[in-house]
Formats: sequence, structure tokens, C-alpha cells
Amino acid sequence: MEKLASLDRKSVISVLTQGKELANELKKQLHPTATSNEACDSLLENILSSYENALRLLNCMALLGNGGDPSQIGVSNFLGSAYSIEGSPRSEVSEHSSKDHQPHRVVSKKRKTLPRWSEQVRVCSETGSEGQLDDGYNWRKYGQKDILGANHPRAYYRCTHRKTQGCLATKQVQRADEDPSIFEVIYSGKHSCIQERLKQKKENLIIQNKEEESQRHSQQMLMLSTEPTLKVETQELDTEEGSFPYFSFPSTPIDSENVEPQLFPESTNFIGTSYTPPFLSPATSESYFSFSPCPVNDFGIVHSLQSSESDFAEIISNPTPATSFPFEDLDFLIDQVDFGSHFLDANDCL
DNA sequence: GGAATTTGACCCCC
DNA sequence: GGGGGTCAAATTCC
Repeated sequence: MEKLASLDRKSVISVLTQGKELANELKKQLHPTATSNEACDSLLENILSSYENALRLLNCMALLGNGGDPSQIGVSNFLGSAYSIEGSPRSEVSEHSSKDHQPHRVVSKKRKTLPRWSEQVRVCSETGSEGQLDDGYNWRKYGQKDILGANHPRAYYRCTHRKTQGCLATKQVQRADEDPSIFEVIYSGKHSCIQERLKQKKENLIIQNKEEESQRHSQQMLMLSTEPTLKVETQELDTEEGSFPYFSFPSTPIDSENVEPQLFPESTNFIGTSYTPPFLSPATSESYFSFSPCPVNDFGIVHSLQSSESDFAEIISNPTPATSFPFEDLDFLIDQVDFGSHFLDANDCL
């Protein structure tokens, strides 16, 4: 069993390493045109950071010497939510994993054969409601059920475009017993619909990334500059703004606050150095993970990639909803940010 | 009036 | 038989 786990780990590391190398290669290829495509460069940096984080996690697991049973603390659980770690009976996915514990039986005859994965979404307690869980898709509620042993009912949603586009994506939303401000969302199936809204969000994010990148770049230039250079900059600012006595950083503190969550993907050292609150949002004590969906944006979603390893593999190979958007990796990118945040949880359990 | 939600009933699987 | 997922009629909302 240990050999199997070790093999499993090695293969994951191997795949991630290969991905990282490919991304590196892509970066090299793109580099000559980087000045005309900063957004792509930024994306690549983030992808690379994600790979590094994943590899650190896996290496960390190896160092922990947890016995190697992937069902105990394997990749899926390590990435998984507190629920899966605690083995809550409510967790559909963990339920499956326990029921399907028997080694590789014939494909389950359960209705649900679509790929499933879960997320945890925290909302502001004062305004929190399921309706505010905005993951970029449009959902229609088609059912609600009281679940045995759970304090809160489970709501069933399907994609609004089920009829018009035959999209089979569904999700289940349920409040966590332990913390009602946390929703556990279980997604089933991939979107085959085209949802303009999501695309719009991604485009906005890319534009935002690009702006932030250039802001950071100019900040770094300022900080690395020598005094005379600073003076020149100051003069330029003086001529443009006319109201700065000496020099001023181009971005305001407010801007830097907004930028902060986006900086995480680039903080490649955050896993290796510290798992402490610096990575929690300083803006609010309410924040459970890096960023909360309530004040910032709709992407304050913590992906808890759990369920079976085959599902995990499927998610890796299809990390995004099925859109035709060219920057599909962005979802993966966001996942990895959360992935890093999740490590906080995992660390808490150690 | 159409879309979305609610809710009881039904179906599937263990 | 029971629990969970889905259906579809009834109801509500815009």
C-alpha cells in the first residue's frame, strides 16, 4: 500500500514537474514578445507559481511520512476541505469515497456518474445567503431536501441553460453545520453552455491583472531606483500632476489593497515560508481564506478538490468549466491560489 | 405572462 | 425500507 502511495505521489509530482517545465518553455517562447503581451506573461508566472506550490505541497507530504495511504492523507484529502478530513457524513463525496472503498469494483450504478468536485464558499455572515454564491454561472434551483443529520437543508441547482443548450451541470449547496457562513458546494458535470457573464469576468480579471502587473512593475522600478532616478521620476510627476512636492508612488494605498489578493499567486514563497495569517486578508477578520466573496468579487471561492482520485485526475485535465474562452487556465490559476490557502487548513490539522 | 422558486411525490440505489 | 436526487405542479416574483 505504501508503495502504491509512493508511486501515486511520484506520478503526481512527475506530472506537475512536466507541466511546470512546459510552462517554462512556453514562457521562453513568449518572452521576445512579452512587452506586447504582459498579461500572458503574468499568467505564465502565476501558472508557474501554482506548479511550484503544488510541488511543495507534495514534497511536504512526503516529508511528513504519513504512512503513505492516499486514502488517509493523499492528494485529494490534502487538498480537500475540512469536511473530508473530518469525514463528515454529510459530505456526499467523502461518502462515496468511503462506500467505494472496496478496490476498483465495477462502475457504480448510482445515478451520478458525472465528474464531481466540491468547494467551500464563505460569505459574510450578515448578508450570507445561498443566492449570493456567484461562481459566474447562472443556476436554477430545482429542489431542496432536508438531509439526515444535517442542520441545514441541501439545495439543488441546475444550469439555467439546461433546456436551451442542454447543459447538464448541476450543483448542490448546503450550509456547514459548524459554521453557517460557509457553504459547501458540490458540483456535478461540466458546463457545456456558453455563459457570457463568466467570459466577461475572466476578461475583466485579465485586464485587472495586466493593470496590476504594470503598477507593480512601476512600483518595483521606483523602489529599486537610485535617488537621482527617483528625482527624475519626481520631476516627471511634478510636471504631470503639478501637486506633488517631491515624489509620490503612483498607486494609492487603496489600490494596493485591491491588488493584494491578486498578489498571492506570485507569492510563491508563501507555502515555503509561513502558513500564518499574513495570507489571510488583513482587511477583515471575517475572512477565512485569502479573499472573501462578499466585498471583493465573486471569485472568493475555495475549491476543495476532493472525491475520488479519478475525479481529481479529471479535474486536473479539465480544470475549467467548458467554455470556449481562450484563457481557460485562469480558472486553474484561481484554483491554485485557493489551493495555497487551503494549505493553511491542512496545516492546522497537522 | 414568463421566469424562478417551492415543495410534495416519485424514482433510484444501497 | 430509507435516504438522497430529481421531477413537476403550484406558487411567487418581476
